[in-house]
Amino acid sequence: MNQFTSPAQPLKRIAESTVRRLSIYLRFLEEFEGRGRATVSSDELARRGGTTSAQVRKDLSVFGSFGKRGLGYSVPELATSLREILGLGREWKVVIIGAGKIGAALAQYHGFRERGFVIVAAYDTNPEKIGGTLEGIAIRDMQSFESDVTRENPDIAVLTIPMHSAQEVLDRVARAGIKAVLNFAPAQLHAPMDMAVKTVNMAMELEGLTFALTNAH
Amino acid sequence: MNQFTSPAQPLKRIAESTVRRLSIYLRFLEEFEGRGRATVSSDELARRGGTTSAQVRKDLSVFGSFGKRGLGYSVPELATSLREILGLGREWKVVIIGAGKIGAALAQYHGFRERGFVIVAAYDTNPEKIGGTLEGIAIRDMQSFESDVTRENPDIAVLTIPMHSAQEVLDRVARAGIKAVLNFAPAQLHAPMDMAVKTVNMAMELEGLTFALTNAH
DNA sequence: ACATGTGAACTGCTTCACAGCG
DNA sequence: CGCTGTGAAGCAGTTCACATGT
Repeated sequence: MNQFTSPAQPLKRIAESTVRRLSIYLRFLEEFEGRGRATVSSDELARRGGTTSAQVRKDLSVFGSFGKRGLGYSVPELATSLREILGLGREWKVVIIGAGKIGAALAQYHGFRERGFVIVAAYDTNPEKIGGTLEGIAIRDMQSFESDVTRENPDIAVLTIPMHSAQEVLDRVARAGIKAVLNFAPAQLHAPMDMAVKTVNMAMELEGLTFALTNAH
Repeated sequence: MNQFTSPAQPLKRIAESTVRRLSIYLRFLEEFEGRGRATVSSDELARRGGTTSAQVRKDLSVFGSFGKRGLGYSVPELATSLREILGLGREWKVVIIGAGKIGAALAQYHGFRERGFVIVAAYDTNPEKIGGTLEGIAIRDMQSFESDVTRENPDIAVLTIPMHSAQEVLDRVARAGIKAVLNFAPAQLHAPMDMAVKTVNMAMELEGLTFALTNAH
């Protein structure tokens, strides 16, 4: 069995924790690739990723058999397989909604383009911002959002807007047919089931820290 | 039993997912507080937070009994209890390490000060940035980090630095005695067990989205 | 009657342990 | 012999269901 025998689409639902670890493994594999390293064992990947070798093997086994017994995994082959599994084999069009400071920080983030994410436009409702640029990306009027989406078919919307308008904008994004959202507004959003929404909530992360500080002994 | 009978410190280890949900409940309670609402049921909190009423009650039960049977929870009392549990009853001193775009976005984020987080300083190694300000906060030389920490005793360090230096800086933060870190570098960090580290990794979140887009049918 | 608090049942992720194969 | 791949066991978090208190 090799990497080409992995099922066309996974049969079971994959745990979010599994996908997160695949991302981590891929990052290490790319580091190893850069150094010309040929093979790697599940144990090495585990130690770098803060998990166990059994976990690494279980994670990969969901998608196929990628290793050689007694040897480990081919670094370039496993990296290629993981990129394919994670959907990184193609370009993804991204729109940023909200041309504030966080939007600007994201727009200039190099890791984006390196991984095939192309920011096609930014949107705002503030007339003073519309027509300007955000780190070289045109800021468009939110009013033209629906017609732009119909024409350009972006894959992912990044929401860097205030909390109070987040649900309303998410509904617009959903109606426009975009199926994936990365949300930076500190709001609990309700989306249709066929949509993928990831929320990055700094307030919540900070409260995780203060809880830990408060309850440590 | 009321909120004052909660154990001085939780006996079992609390699941991270529980703490995250407490944050969510608190956000809704504050919304209700603003509207002068007196009581709320576990079922209402559950629907807003995308969970179940049993989950809400289990989450709270770890810390004590806060509700009245047949009535629900007092909004202000439960909010106060949750703030206390999450460690939001006091001021926390924060330092930002890395005076780039993400650092700037965080420095101007209002949600910080509103919740008792005070940014006392920013640090960088770039001579052109040192001595300047980041959204009104002084940018200091990273060389003075250790002596500053000894003098000012900040509680939390926010890392907005490139991936390659992240582990090295985390080690310095750990040695300086800071026990909580919010990390924005896309790196898997290894920290001492008595430290709380939360990593916000955008690349990983995006890959979660492209995985979902790729494996949807 | 209504909604909480909680042991018991369940579900699903993780760890174990070893057979299988290079 | 070494390391993968994987059923089985273990464990943790969620859901159920109902006794309990107002």
